[in-house]
Amino acid sequence: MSNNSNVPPPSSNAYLPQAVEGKWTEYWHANKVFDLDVNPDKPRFSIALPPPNITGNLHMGHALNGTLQDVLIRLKRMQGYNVLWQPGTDHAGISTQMVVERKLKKEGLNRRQLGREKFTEKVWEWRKQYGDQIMLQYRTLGVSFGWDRVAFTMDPSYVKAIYRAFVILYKEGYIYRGNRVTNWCPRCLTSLSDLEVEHEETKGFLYCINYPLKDDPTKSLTVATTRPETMFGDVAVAVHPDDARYKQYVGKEVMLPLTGRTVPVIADHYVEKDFGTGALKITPAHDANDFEVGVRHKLDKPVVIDQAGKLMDSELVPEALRGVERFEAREKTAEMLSEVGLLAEKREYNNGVGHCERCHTVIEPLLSDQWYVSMKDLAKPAIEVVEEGRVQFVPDRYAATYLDWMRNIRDWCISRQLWWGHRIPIYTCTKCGHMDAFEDAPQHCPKCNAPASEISQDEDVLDTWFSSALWPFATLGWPEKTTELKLFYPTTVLSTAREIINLWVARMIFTSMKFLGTIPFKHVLIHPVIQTTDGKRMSKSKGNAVDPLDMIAKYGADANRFWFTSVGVKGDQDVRFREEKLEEYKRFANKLWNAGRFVLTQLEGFEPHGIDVSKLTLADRWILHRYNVVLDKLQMYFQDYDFDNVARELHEFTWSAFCDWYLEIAKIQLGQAQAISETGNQTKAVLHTVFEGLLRALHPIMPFITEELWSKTPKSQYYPKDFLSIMFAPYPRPDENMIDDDAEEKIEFIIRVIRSIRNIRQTYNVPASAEAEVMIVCQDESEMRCLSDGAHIIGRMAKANPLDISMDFTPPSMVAAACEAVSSVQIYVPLAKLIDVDKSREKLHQRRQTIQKDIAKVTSQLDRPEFREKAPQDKVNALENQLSELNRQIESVDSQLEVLKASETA
RNA sequence: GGACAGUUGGCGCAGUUGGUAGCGCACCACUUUGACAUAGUGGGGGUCACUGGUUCGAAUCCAGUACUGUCCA
Repeated sequence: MSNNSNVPPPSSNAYLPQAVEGKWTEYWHANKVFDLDVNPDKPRFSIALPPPNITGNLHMGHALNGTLQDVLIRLKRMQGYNVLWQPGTDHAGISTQMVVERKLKKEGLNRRQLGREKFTEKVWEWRKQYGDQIMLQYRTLGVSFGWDRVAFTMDPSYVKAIYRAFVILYKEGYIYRGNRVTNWCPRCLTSLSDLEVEHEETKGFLYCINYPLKDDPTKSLTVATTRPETMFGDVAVAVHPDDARYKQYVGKEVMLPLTGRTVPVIADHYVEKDFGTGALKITPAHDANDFEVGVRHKLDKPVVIDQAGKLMDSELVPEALRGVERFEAREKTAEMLSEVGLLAEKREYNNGVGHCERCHTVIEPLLSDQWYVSMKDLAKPAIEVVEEGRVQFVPDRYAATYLDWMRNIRDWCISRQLWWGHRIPIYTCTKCGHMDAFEDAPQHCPKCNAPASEISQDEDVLDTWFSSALWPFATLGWPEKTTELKLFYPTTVLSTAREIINLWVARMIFTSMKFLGTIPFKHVLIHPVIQTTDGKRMSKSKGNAVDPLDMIAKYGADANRFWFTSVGVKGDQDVRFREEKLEEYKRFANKLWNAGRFVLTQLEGFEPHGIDVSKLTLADRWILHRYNVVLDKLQMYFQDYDFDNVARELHEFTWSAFCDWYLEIAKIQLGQAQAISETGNQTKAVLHTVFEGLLRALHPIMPFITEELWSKTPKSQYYPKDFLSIMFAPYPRPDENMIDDDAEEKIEFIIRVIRSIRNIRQTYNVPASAEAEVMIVCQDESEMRCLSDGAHIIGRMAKANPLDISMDFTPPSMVAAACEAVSSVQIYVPLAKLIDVDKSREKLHQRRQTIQKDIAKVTSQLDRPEFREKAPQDKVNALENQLSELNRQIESVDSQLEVLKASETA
């Protein structure tokens, strides 16, 4: 917007965010202000947005995280950095496939009927229609992404990066085929990595089952299990080697109830003696720990539950149970055991059960062939960079979470039995059996030269996290050596939620170390989780999730952003959502808006010019001081990613210092303008400096309202006429020449005096509109000078008129007067008949009591000899000063009580 | 089971190196004064979860207990 001071100030006296925010969103996008403008000479700052899922809608976590990143990006942009904020979305294998399958089901179709090719076409259609929805929703939040760079994990260039990464890992032997127990979701019909499984305390039973000894069926071993239906896949009963109860049975055989198959009794340290009966059934195909035991003892691993979670049509399974769903089979098995008298006990038992993160189905640990990434060597450099502090977590305690997981890392199962995603680039020649990984589908077998028609590709797709792991560099064009990669990599900050430290952050670090030989980001911000008002986790399925879009519509994006900033990164790990907070920040926006209306009215026709320091009033000096102190603090807080303090500082300065005090004082100074035009002009210059600067300081947090107000604020000659937006204006920097402790001390003293007078007025019900006579008696000359300098402020802001400030103590003897003491200053407000003697006495006694309480506290400390001996001198002095101040106050109170007495008897 | 957090007025929180406890909301009272009633002014309200220790002095440091939450297994 051009600098046009003819534009009238905003006229509405209530701030209505909707219109303003809509207007600027449109303006920003129409003017493409967010597009990347690369200038290699400037310092660089870059962030990769954690890609939201294409099936997702903007939720509180996205909005919080987006805001924090946008605050940083806007700040750095204003500070003159070359900034890149890389946005984009993630194809989300399981979720997206689920969404489309659900849609097909409504049409009476399923994916198998369609076939792989047709199905993926359908998913692409869906993605085109809905996949960018979340990006559009982000716009309402006002985030300043590089909107021309929105990436997707299935873009051709991205796919290239994935296949390059896969082939490198494969050729170097990191990727291998494994047959072992993985987490299987019988609903999604795919394997899952450990991190995609949520453990939940679940009610169930512990079944104790007798397994008769083969040699002597009258005796039996009792095993304890939560899953009797898996017993048909048992291959052993294990006991602890040191367990005296069972030592004699090791090496013998027991018979499986219901089928009569015999299995050995083995000894293994894995067994916990104290758990259940101390004897454990071993089912290698359906339990990851049992699988390990099975490997150690070279046991068979029969599968008895199929991929759909039904007992298999197998001779190992009793006929009555074949094809029965696993939970039903559990009950039936228990019944059947009971019938044959082999169910020793069934008691209630709660244990942690794994659920599918996506569909919440109970996970079936299942033996299957999957692709794995060998993690040990890859983890090593990723551990080092965090240990050495090259990658830092904020708050830093999360480094421990990361390191703990990384040091105990297990191999990563990367194959998923899905159709939507990056199909695993492993090709096998059906002619000669040659198998290898290729970035592009081979046209013929490199070994036997068989044509492409003889070459088949692996059916499975890669874990979505495999592609997300490459996000910070694949979006910048890797494996090509692009300018962006050169300029903006490693990125500066990654901001995310703690729940994906292992799932995502860890993987980005090791892939970056592996493929680029460098870290992907310097800092990892872990922001809090937004919970419901009563501290529960928000979830769509529970229906307790708050939609940030509703909140934005209701309170404005700026208010939402201010709240998000205020809950920041530090502080509690979780934040409860409270609508009152949004209400509060909406009011803050309104406050700023109205302050703006006032300031802009005053600045009509004002030509910005420098401030003549020699002509500043005390109040001018004070607000400039405060303003620069705040700017200084902001620098420090931003440096530490201390968002909550940034918000608090700006809020307090704006509301208390600027609006409550300076604007009121400025009215006085402007009122004098007729008489002393210089003061008026200087006041306008100060108003302009502070207000215009404050808008820029607030802009990263509240981009809309600041843009609106700034567009109407007169601007200095340094802004060209076609200057597009406040977002390109420099972020204000503290000017240490403006630091003025003297002004701070004096104004604060004046404020205390004003508050005292107001207190008296209200206590005695002096009508707000009435002037009241005030006498201030000073004992200290400098204090008197200070108050005299501020007399016009005191007079106006405390409606003190006439106001007498002197060092002559002439107690208003026959006149009833209210009294207050500030420092060595005594304040009298003669009120004549307004005084309610009883009320005054009561109040004075009350006040006397509190002062005396304080005196007792301070005295008790001062009276301890150890305190004087051991405490530092300045602390002793401070306390002694406090005591004399308190004594002065109590004298004042006492003298006032005397006056009361006198007036009563008079 | 392991690890990490938190516990401060009715509610939500701040309190950086230990030195007489602060803020917002809510509450009470007064005020529609020419930026703002989405406001202003004044006021009431807390033995800082508990126990013990270090110290002249602890919301703050240490140990333990209780409760709440998160992550990992």
